[in-house]
Amino acid sequence: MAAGADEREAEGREARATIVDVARQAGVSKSTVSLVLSGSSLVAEATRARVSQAMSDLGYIYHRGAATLRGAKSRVLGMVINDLSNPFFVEMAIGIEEACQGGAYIPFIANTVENPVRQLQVIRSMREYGAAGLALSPAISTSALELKPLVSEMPVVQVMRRLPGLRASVVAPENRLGARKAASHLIGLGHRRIAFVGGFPSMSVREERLAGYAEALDAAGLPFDPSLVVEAPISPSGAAGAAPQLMRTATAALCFNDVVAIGLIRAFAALGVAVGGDFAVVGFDDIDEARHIFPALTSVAVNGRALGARAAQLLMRQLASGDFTPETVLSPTTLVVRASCGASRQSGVSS
Amino acid sequence: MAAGADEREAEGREARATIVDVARQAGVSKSTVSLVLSGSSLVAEATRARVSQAMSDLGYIYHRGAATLRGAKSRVLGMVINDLSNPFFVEMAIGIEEACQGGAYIPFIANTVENPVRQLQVIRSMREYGAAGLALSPAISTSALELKPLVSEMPVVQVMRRLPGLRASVVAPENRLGARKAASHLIGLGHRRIAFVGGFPSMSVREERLAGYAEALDAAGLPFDPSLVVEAPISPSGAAGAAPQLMRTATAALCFNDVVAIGLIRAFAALGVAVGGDFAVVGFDDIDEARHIFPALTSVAVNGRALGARAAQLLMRQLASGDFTPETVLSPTTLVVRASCGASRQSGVSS
DNA sequence: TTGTAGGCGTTATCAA
DNA sequence: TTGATAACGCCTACAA
Repeated sequence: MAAGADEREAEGREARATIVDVARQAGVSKSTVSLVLSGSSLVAEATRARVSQAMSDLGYIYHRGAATLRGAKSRVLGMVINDLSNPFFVEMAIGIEEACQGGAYIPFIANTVENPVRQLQVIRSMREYGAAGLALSPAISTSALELKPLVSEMPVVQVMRRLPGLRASVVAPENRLGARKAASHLIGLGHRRIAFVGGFPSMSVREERLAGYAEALDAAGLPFDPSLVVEAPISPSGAAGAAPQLMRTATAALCFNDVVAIGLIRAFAALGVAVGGDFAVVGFDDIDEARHIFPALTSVAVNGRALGARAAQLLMRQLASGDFTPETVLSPTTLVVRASCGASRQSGVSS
Repeated sequence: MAAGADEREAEGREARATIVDVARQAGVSKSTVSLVLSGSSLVAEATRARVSQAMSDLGYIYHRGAATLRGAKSRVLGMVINDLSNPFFVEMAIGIEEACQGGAYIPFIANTVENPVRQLQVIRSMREYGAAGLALSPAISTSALELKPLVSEMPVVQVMRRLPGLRASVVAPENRLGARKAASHLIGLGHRRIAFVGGFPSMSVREERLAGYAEALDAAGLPFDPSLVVEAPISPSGAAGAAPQLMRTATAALCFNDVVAIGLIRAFAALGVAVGGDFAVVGFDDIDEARHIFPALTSVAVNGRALGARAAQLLMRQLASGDFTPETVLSPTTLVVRASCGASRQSGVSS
C-alpha cells in the first residue's frame, strides 16, 4: 500500500500527486476523493478527514486543467487593465477585487500598458486558461473587430472605457454630465476662454467629456473654439507641453483627467503661473492626489473603487444566471470644488 | 465533411471548437493540427496555411488545461503582490511585466492587499492553473510554513520582502546600507534626535532598515533610543498619528518608506511644522511623488522597476535551466537629497 | 456511502 | 510529411 508515495519520496524530484495517489494513501477510491474535493455531503466525516490528511501528506495540488477539461466551472475572472500606473485604474482594480472576494471569485490582473497587441495576447491567454469572465478596460485604439472572436461566448464587462463595436456590457461614469458640470462651474466663475486639455480623438471617454464641455459652452451662449481643444498624452509630462500655449490663449482648463491636470499644475508652477489665481484648472476622476497637490485640485469625482465593484457585481451576476445579455450601467459623478479653480474669484466675478 | 461545424453554427450557443474540429475543417488529422500549434517545422507550408485558416474560421481557442494535463509547459508567471495601492509596488510590477515580455512569458498579477489568507488562496489558484513560476512580494505576517507546501517544486523569487523560513530566491535592495546612508546624512546635518518611523517589528524590510539606522547612530557615537522607534501602519494616515509625538521628541525622522514619509509631511503641514526647516524628513523607495510633494522629499532611491525586472529575469533563467537553487540578488541604493531634510542647514551645522 | 467506467482536448510515440 | 492511438487527472454517471 502507498507504494506510489514511497517511490515518490525515494526520488528527488517527485511527480505531482493525483487524486489516485490520495485515494490510495487514504484507502478509498478516487471518486470518494473527488467528492471530498467538491465538498459533497455524501462523504462520511471520518472518511473526509482521512482524505484531507492524505492530501496534505502528499502535498496534493488540485489540477484545474484536468477539471475544466471535464467541464468544471472556473472561478477565475480576468481583469484586463490598460494602465496600472494611473492610480485611478488601480482604485478600480481594487474595487473589482473586493467585490470578487465576496462572490468567491478570484481575479487575475493583467496590465496592457495601453498596448493593443499585448492586450490581445493577454485576453487570449486568459481564455486559454479558462477564465470564466472578463472585466476589460480597453487599451487606447483597441480594435473591437480583433477582440470579438476572442470574447465570444464569454461574459465581458467593459469598465470605464467602451469599444463602440463590441457587444458587451459597460460600466462607466456619466462623463458627459460630469464634464458639463465642471465646465459650467468655470463659466459661473467668469471664465470665457476655457480650454479642454488632454487625450486624443479616438478615445470614447474623451469624446463624452468633450461633448459635456461643449454643451456647457453652448448653454452659456459661448462659442466652441477648436483651438482651445488641446490634444496631449495622458501623462503628467504630456500636459506640460501644452502649458505655455494655454497661458496665452485661455484663462481656465478642463482637463481630460487628474493625471493631466496635475501635470498641468506642475508645469504652471514651473512657469510662475498661479493656478487658482491667474489660471483655473479642473480635473476629472478625483484621485487621491487631487486632494494633496498644491493648490488642491478641483475635480469631477468618479469613485473608481465603486465603479470597479459594480462591474464585478454585474459580471458575477451574469455568470450566475448564464445570461450574458449586455447591460449598461452609468454611475453619477460629483464636482468637488477645491482651490485650483479659484473658487474665491466667484464673488469678484459675479459683481 | 465539416458536419460538426455546421451543427455548431445551427445551434445558438456553440461548444468550443477543438483541434478535431479544426482538423476536419482543414481536412487533416488532429496530429497535424497539433504540430501546427506547436510551430513545428515538419508541416508543409500549404498545410499550415489551411490549418490556420480553419482555426480562425472556427474561432478556435487553444485549451491550455488539456495541454498541461498532457504535460505541456506553461508560459504563465504568477505575480503575487502585497499592495498595489503603493506606487512602489506598481512600479515593481511593471518592471516584472516588461522583463517578461522580452522572455515570452505572460505575467498575471494578484493583489493580496497584505492579507495572508488571500495570499494563500491566490498562490494556490496559480498553482492549480499551472503557473510556471512565482514572483512573490509577501504580505505582512505571512507564515513561511504555510507557504512551503504550496510552492514546492516550483521556482519562486521573492521580491523586495523576504520570508526567513522560505527556501526561495530573493531580489531586494540593500536596505541596511541605504538606511545607514540616510541616517548618516541626517547626523551630518547636525541632528541628534532622529526617529525611525513606520512599520511593525515582524517585517523583514523594516528590520534591515532599522539595523542600518542603528549602525549609523553607533558609528556616530549616538545612543540608540527605543522611544524614538515609532511603529505605525504603512499608509499616509498611519504616519499622521505619530506626528504630534515626533515634533516633541525628535528633530528628524527616517521613515520606513515614502508612503509613510509623505503622510508625515502632510501631517506636519497641518500642524504648522515646517518640514525641511523645523524638522527633517527622509523617506525610502523614492517613488515618483517624492519629487513632487512640497517640500520635495529626500529619499533612498530603490528603482522598483529595475528590481522587478531583475526578479523576472532570475525567474525566467531558472525556468530555462530547470535549476531552482535559490539565489540572492541585492541591488544598491542611492540617497537622493531634496528639500525635506533641510540640506541647507548643513553649512550652519558644520560651523 | 463508496467503487467502476468512460471521456473531456491535447501531446507524444510510433507507424505509414 | 502526415495519421492513428494511448495516455494525462479529473468529473459524472451508474452500480453496488
